[in-house]
Amino acid sequence: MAKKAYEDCILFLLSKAFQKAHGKFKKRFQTYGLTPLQGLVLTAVSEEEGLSAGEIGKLLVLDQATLSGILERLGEAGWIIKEIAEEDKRYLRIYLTPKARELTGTIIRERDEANEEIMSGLRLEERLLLKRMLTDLQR
Amino acid sequence: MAKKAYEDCILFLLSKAFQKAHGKFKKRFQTYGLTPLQGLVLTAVSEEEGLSAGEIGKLLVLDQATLSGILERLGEAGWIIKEIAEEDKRYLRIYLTPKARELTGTIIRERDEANEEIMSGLRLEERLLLKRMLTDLQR
DNA sequence: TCCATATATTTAGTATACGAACTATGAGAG
DNA sequence: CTCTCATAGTTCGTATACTAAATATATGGA
Repeated sequence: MAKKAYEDCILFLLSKAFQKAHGKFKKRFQTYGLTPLQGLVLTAVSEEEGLSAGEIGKLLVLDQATLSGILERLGEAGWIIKEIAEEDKRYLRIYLTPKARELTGTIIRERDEANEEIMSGLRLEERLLLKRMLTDLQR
Repeated sequence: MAKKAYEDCILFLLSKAFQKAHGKFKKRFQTYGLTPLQGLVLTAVSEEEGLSAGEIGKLLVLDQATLSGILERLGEAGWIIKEIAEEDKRYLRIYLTPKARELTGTIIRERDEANEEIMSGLRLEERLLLKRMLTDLQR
């Protein structure tokens, strides 16, 4: 059978690879009641607490509308605390709750295992090349 | 500055590369009132008319609930016609409207140009390698 | 014919993405 | 000091995506 043109479309390939990876992360993270994106935000906050919503959005390339909803759900579920910054009340400061501090190590381990699972079919140098090319596409 | 751990996460990289590519397609396709996914479905239908919704979903790896909404909007906007198959009334048959037949050539050209734009930073052999690796991730 | 099963499609609920409008706050010009 | 503008964050509307449940149609067997 002839190869369909859309199978050669980079958007199609990226979309399907993303969906597949997203599914694997979802399965692992739902144990903790987190979506993959919520987990990503949580690990970013754990690397540096006290960031504002805008700073987190810049790091993770998330727009404010999306991030606002994510932070709301993370707050409701008891993972983070949103404080209004004293020096400028327009800013938030995001901190982990004690529960979150206990679990971030486990969650980071799940993330690393998911990455390993997703790229298990690629050799080490291929993995590095893939990451480099995906980063290049973002420019 | 130290590299953040999430920047090494394949899900993060895929998500951001996909978003970037999606944005470029979106900009081009909105001239015609199409979203990127609607455009993809339209080009798939143009390669073979008379497919059922289920067959299209299988080709494009879209689940039925998602595809149902896309076909509804494509129908409302006058791109496709949904017919109930005579030989088995459970099936639909999807055809292009005359308007769509006129424009698919232009839309396919836009798609190819968008692909070129997105991968312009990569050499030819890198592009092939990237596509191959993205396909491998889907297994 | 009637029931169970299989296939296809639709609907409902949750999460994400993104643009646009809106609110609250801070900063600067006059 | 006040008015205006910029910034941070929220809310809203539209469009994906996925899961599960509901609906519709056809087929096979008793």
